[in-house]
Amino acid sequence: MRSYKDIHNILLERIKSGEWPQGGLIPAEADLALEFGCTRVTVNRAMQALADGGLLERRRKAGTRVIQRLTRNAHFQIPIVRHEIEKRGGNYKYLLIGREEVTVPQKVQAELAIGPDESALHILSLHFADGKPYQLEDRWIALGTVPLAREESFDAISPNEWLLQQVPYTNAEHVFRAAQPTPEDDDHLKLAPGEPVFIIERTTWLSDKAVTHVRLVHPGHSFQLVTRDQNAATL
Amino acid sequence: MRSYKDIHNILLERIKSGEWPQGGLIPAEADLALEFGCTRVTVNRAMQALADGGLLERRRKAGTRVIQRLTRNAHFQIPIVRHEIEKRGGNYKYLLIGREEVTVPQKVQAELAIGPDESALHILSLHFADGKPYQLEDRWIALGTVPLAREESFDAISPNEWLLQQVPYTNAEHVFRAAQPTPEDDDHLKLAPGEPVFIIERTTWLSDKAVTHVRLVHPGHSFQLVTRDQNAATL
DNA sequence: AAGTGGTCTAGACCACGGA
DNA sequence: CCGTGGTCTAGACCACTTC
Repeated sequence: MRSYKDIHNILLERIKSGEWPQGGLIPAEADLALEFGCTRVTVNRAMQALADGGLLERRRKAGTRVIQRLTRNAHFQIPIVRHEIEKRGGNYKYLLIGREEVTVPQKVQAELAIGPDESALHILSLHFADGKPYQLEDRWIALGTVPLAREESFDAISPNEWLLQQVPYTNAEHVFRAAQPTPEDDDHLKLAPGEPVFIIERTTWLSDKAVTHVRLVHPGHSFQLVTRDQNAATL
Repeated sequence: MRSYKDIHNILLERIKSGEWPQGGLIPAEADLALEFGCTRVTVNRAMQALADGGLLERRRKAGTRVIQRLTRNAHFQIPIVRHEIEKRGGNYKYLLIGREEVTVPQKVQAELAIGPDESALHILSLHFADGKPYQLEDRWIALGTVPLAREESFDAISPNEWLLQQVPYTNAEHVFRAAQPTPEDDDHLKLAPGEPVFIIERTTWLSDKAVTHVRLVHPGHSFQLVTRDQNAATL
């Protein structure tokens, strides 16, 4: 018997081989159900999976088309710094530089979407790999959303790791860029002359409320992000 | 009546609110079906969607748990350079610098996984936004996989755009990093003194055969990658 | 109006894997 | 063993959208 995974793979093969070209219309569910000798529901499952994977576009009455691909996708999983370093056998160290509850500067107000009179927790910390500075973490936590953060000293655990464990989030925004370091970056990261930094800026939200905004600064020579993407889920 | 999307959202809410904590076991399908007054199949659909979205982990007999989140996810859609520039109203220009069929240097052999005697198409080109260099594209195309590329001059269309239209791929690998420019980068991109570059390296594959390897170099001051990620599909 | 996908139900059997 | 998730079928009705 044909399972919906079998059908998924057969359809995937037809797309990859070009038998069904990009942008082309493919047979209706009912026809494929006949071809494969199963119910329409089973074909539907397979096609929905392909649609979720971004390979098909489906519209009632209009039918199902192979997506015309216009972008390349890159999916990163950014681990907790400690895990990343320990996983490759490195020696991890964490250092808290500063922690204070303050009203937020205008630039951060915009990121967190909080008022000028509200305060937030500002935490500056440094992550080391084998004794060398690996990441500077400059973080703001919205206390209105995460009051629990007031109770945490962040002496022993980094804000990044603490937040990931304690606070769920619904969406996030990332910005990646290359830049010349600020004097402060340089001071903390002990950069070589002329060495650029790789910056990740991230804001996370829980429903409509901002949770945190962070600027993660890495020395350029010792950092890169790598991803391996499947064009379609294997199932 | 409760649809599986309704159920999906209810379950999602219980996860977000912390009613079902990270790592915790949640009720079995049959129990939830009873609670919501629908079939087990409908609950199954909802839970599978959450599992696909990476929010639940399911094992037979062991039951379903809320995922203990250990990474942040960032999903990028990297558009065709021309589209990117035109979309924000910029003036796009493409310039082919060089195109030759050669045996590949050892470094690229490793990336493409092809033999030392096989040849590939090496194409160097430059993309401009409003008259200023925006991206240097240094590309190798495996002619064994894409013989059609021999017929294309790449005078008028960039290899990036041509490949995306012509050649399907099954998986890709990306590396993002910040670096000091090479003299050649500097020469083509007309960089300011000390300005870093943002480099994207990408290799794509069609099943087991490498399609292409490319090094995309951007001036640091005018480039950043931005993403907005939903923690879970909205459905 | 009619074609196409979206989804539900009831019942059934299977597959995995923990106790 | 047996509880839990995985999946199928047959039939049905609905929802959207193009013709």
